[in-house]
Formats: sequence, structure tokens, C-alpha cells
Amino acid sequence: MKNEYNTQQKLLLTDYLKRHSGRQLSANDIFEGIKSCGVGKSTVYRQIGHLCDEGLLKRFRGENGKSVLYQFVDADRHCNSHFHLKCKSCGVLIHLDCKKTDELRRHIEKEHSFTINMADTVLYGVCADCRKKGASL
Amino acid sequence: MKNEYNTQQKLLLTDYLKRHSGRQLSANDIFEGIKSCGVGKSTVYRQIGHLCDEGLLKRFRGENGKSVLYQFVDADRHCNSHFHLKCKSCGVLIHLDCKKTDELRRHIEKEHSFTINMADTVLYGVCADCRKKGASL
DNA sequence: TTGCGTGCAAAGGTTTTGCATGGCA
DNA sequence: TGCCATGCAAAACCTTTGCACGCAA
Repeated sequence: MKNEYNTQQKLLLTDYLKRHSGRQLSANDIFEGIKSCGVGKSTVYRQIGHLCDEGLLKRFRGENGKSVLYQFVDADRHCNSHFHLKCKSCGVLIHLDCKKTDELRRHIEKEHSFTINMADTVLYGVCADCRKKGASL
Repeated sequence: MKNEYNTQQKLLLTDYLKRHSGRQLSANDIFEGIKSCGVGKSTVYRQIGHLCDEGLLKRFRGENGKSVLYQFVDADRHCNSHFHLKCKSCGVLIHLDCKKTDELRRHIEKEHSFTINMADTVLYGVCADCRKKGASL
């Protein structure tokens, strides 16, 4: 439960995640990507759990609303203090550092008595590139 | 696929959802709630799919981040035009009709070139009541 | 040497699917 | 009457767990 050893499997997995940090991956995608190195599926699931707890991996709901997808996040991103935009078409994750969102957070806190957790919240929509290509959702 | 017949099972299921519209339910919760009326589990899953497509049911990620939960939404709520707040502690769903959020949406559209889909987006956090009770997330 | 992390396989849980039957329009 | 929706059970998935072994510190 402590994940304190730096095992080969752990290194292989985080390396794979970093090399694909622009994409959203399923647990099986990750397994397929490193199974040739002899990493078992249960280890993949266990390490995914650890990395999510440590905040190095974000969990998303897939397009169909059912599947679970993961995406690597740099440790020094301070994701508790900004919103995230996620394009439903291409999957790109945008870290939104913007004063306007802080205003909204404070407004909702004061006027609507609700405390937003920014690390857990994802604003879904369509990014500029996909918009140009005609994506709509 | 068209769901054009008003079957007994469909009526039983939507009635059950309406009677529990304040709560988030798993597919199995719904099945347990109406199985005594002779509704099969596959019918529950198929109807859930239809209702989600029609926008009468919203899909959420459960607390542990893995399970899938559903919540009934009135058809006349126009959920495409406001954000939703969801309390991670008690599960209450709040429809947030507020000018400030429209401002933010327009700001992100213009300045960050990202089109937010409000129906798909849920702002997670803690509601006032749970806050008082000491909930933190 | 100690005990955590791993691999395997089995178990557990959830969702989908094929097919014959039943019921809505 | 003609189809669509349903129920059942099996299949397909996805994720977790028990246990013995291997490896990091």
C-alpha cells in the first residue's frame, strides 16, 4: 500500500505514461504497452491506483460515459488551483490558469455556498482545432 | 434501438427514477427497485441507455472514481444552458442558473478558444450542509 | 534479511449479446 | 398482424484478490 520501492515495473510504467502524456489511456492500453517487458496486469492496476492517489495520474470518464481513461500529469502542475478543459473530440487536456475562474470559484463559494474541488472537476467541450475541423458535441 | 413503445417495463423504470430523482443510483439499485415487478436486468440496462441518449438521465462517476451512477433529470430543465454542481459527500445535484457562469463560458470561448458543453460538465465539490457537518474533499 | 511488490490464476462484479417469446400499436 | 422490446442465460469485460515467490533496500 505504501509503494515505497522503485521496482523495474514501476519505472517501466511511469516511463510509458510520460512518453504518452498527451493521450488518454485505458488500463488495458497501458498493459498492452508494457506487457512485452513482463509486467503483469495486476501490477498495472495496482500502480495506476498508487499514481492516482499521488496525483500523478488523472482519471477521466471516456467518451461513451462508461470506460475509465487515465492521463499523466506533471507533479509540479499544482492541479488543485486551476480548472481543466478536456476536448471530447481529440482528448487534449488543457490546464486553465485564469483569474476569471478564480472569480467564479469564489462567487460560487459565497453566493451559492458550494466549495468546488478543482482537481476533481473537468470542463468538457471542444477545443479550437477540433472546432475548425467541424467537431461538435 | 428506437424505444418507441411505451411498455410496462419502461413506465415502471421511469416511475422509479422519478420517485428517487434526488438520489444517485447504480444500475443495480434500479434493478433491485423494480425486479419484483418482473423487469429483467437487461431491460434495465437497455432503458438506461435510451434515457441517457434522450437526456433524461445523467451519468456520474461514483465516489471511488470507478462505479457508474445515474440520476434522473426533468426534461424541462434545459440542462444545456447551466452548470451542475455535485456534492461528493451526499450526492445532491444542483442546477446552477447564474449569470456569472455564462460570463465564464463566454470568456473561455473567446479568450481560450474552447467551447464548453454544459450538459456534460459537472463541477464537483462539497455542498453547504455537508460542509457544516465537517465533510472535506 | 525483511517485507513489500509482483505474477498468475481465480474470483467477483458489471455490462452486453443471442435467441425465442411476448406485447404494443 | 408486424415488429419492437423483453427475459433468460451465456458470454464478454473489467477489476480485485489470494498466495507463493522474487527483488529492493
